[in-house]
Amino acid sequence: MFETEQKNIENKIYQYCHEQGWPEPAIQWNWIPFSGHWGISTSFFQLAAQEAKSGKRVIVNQRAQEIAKSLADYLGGSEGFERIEAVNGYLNLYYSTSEFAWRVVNEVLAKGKSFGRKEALNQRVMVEFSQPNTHKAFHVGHLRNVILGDAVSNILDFAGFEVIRANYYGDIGLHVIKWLWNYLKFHNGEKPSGDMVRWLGDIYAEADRRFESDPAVQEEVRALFGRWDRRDPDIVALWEQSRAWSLEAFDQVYRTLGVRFDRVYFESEVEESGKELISDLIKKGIARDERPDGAVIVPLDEIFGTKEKYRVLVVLRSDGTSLYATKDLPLAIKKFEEYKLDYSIYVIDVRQSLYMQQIFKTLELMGYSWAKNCYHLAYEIVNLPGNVTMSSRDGTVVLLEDLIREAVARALMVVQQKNPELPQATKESIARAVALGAIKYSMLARDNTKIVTFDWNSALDFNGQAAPYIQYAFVRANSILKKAGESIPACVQASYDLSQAEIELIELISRFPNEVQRSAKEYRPLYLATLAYEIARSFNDFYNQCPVLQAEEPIRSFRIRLVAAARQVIGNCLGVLGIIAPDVM
RNA sequence: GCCCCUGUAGCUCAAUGGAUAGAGCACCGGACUUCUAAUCCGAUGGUUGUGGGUUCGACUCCCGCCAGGGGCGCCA
Repeated sequence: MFETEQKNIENKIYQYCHEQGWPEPAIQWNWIPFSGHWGISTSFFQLAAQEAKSGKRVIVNQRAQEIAKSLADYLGGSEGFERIEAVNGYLNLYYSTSEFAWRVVNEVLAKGKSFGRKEALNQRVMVEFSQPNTHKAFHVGHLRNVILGDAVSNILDFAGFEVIRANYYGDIGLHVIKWLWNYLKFHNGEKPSGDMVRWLGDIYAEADRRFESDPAVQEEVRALFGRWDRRDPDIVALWEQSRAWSLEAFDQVYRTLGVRFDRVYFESEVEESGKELISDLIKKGIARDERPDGAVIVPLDEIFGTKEKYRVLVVLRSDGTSLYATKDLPLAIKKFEEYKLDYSIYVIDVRQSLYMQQIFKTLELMGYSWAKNCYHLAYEIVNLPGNVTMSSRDGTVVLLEDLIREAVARALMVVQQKNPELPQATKESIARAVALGAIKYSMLARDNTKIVTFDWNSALDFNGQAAPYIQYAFVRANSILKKAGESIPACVQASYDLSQAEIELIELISRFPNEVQRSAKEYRPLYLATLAYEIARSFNDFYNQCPVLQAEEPIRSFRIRLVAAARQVIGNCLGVLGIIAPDVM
């Protein structure tokens, strides 16, 4: 927002250094880390260190301060800055308080929903996430992927990319056949009712139990797999039907989570082309056919001359049936062909890191220059206390449905208590927003590389640094604005001395656009989750200390505008995180 | 054996190579006739696993070690 002034100052510094015969300093602007002050700062330790190294006898810290001091004197009175000082080797440039406040608030209100959004970059990126297996339940272990993928998609979109959200269903394979077998044998003719996710998941879990414990079952399932392979019309019909149920169930899940996809891929649609691709790889000498003694492999370490780095990628089983890799290779190509992508991102848990590198390396071998633009966005998994990984086989799962129901019920109790006069439907929608927000926030406010431990207590805890706190700040701002009649006063300069609370709030608001960029660059929603909380906290502080509606003009008008700006930014920030901000709670 | 991740307050986590390492939870003490108390204020709490190195400056980068987790040819 102060780019012009900043650029001017930079040029002056370069010029001054040149005049003094100093080497050109590498200016790196940081915000001044003292709360309640606005401005930019840079240090001169590097420049001083350079002098020291060139033989001059200088004490670096002292010299840095000298340089900063002489620059402060030289720059004094520069336009747009209220005060320029040298402290401990840093050059601090303070923006004019009223000017800064005015610009920030104006910009937020002028841009509204687009505040923080960058202009289109004309770069297209696909984000593949969720990737569920059909015929299985959706549990909390699957949740982080969806929440992260959705948030990253939103963030990239906000950062100026054209984003294509892709899902990739595992709709074929042994797990499906096991389900079909169990259905035919024990549930034939049943139709899903009520909680379809659970119904499907239960049949699968049951199938898996029978399969694991009984060799005879394994035999029958294998036989059924044979019929499937021969495209037995009855089996194919049942597959189609149950697959449709499953897709409907997942649609329900995604609707509940407020997540949408632009393109949905299926394993079944790339399996055949995958097998063809593999024979092509064999012909080209990229893959080695070790059948019948072995499988079809791409000996990556051998090809790249690396040692125990890329290992060996198995691309086809010895019996000719497909593996993940058989399908991921053609899918990657299909994505780039269909959409002319600039980047392709895979949101997949960290345990698949090696596998992802193998796929990208193999694509590189195949001559696809875009292989380097494929990126594995790895995240750690969600475990149960005691570092127990959720597994439907071991029955150690928390179903999403159960978590949401419990969280909503708890949130509803609180609304009931806080706002008994609200219509029931409103209470329920607030409870859903709060419950889902809390669930999402707890996963986004943690670095991707950190394991999330799920336990009911903290999952249902709405206190402290959590979504409801942020939503509540939004609601409070909203409430003031409603009382003010929703008419935001026209531009007013803050012609009074701003309080610390106002200053801090405005400063945090102004950080949003930068934090969007940083989040996008590193695929880290964490930064925005943190910022949203900090803005909310700062707003609550402001709310406590600064009367708005009772204040005298022109303070009143300025504060109303500030409240509107705060509401806007909190809303935008929650929005990219995929969290709904309710109007009341 | 090779590779990756993690280690910061009692607990869960933050911290652009930069100024005094910060939040939440828990615990203790305060604030509702007030724009919604799902809020705010105050107090307590640290040898950033460990030993070196790079740097003017290291929680952050590099190397070793310790501890925990994960991955490594026909699972997904």
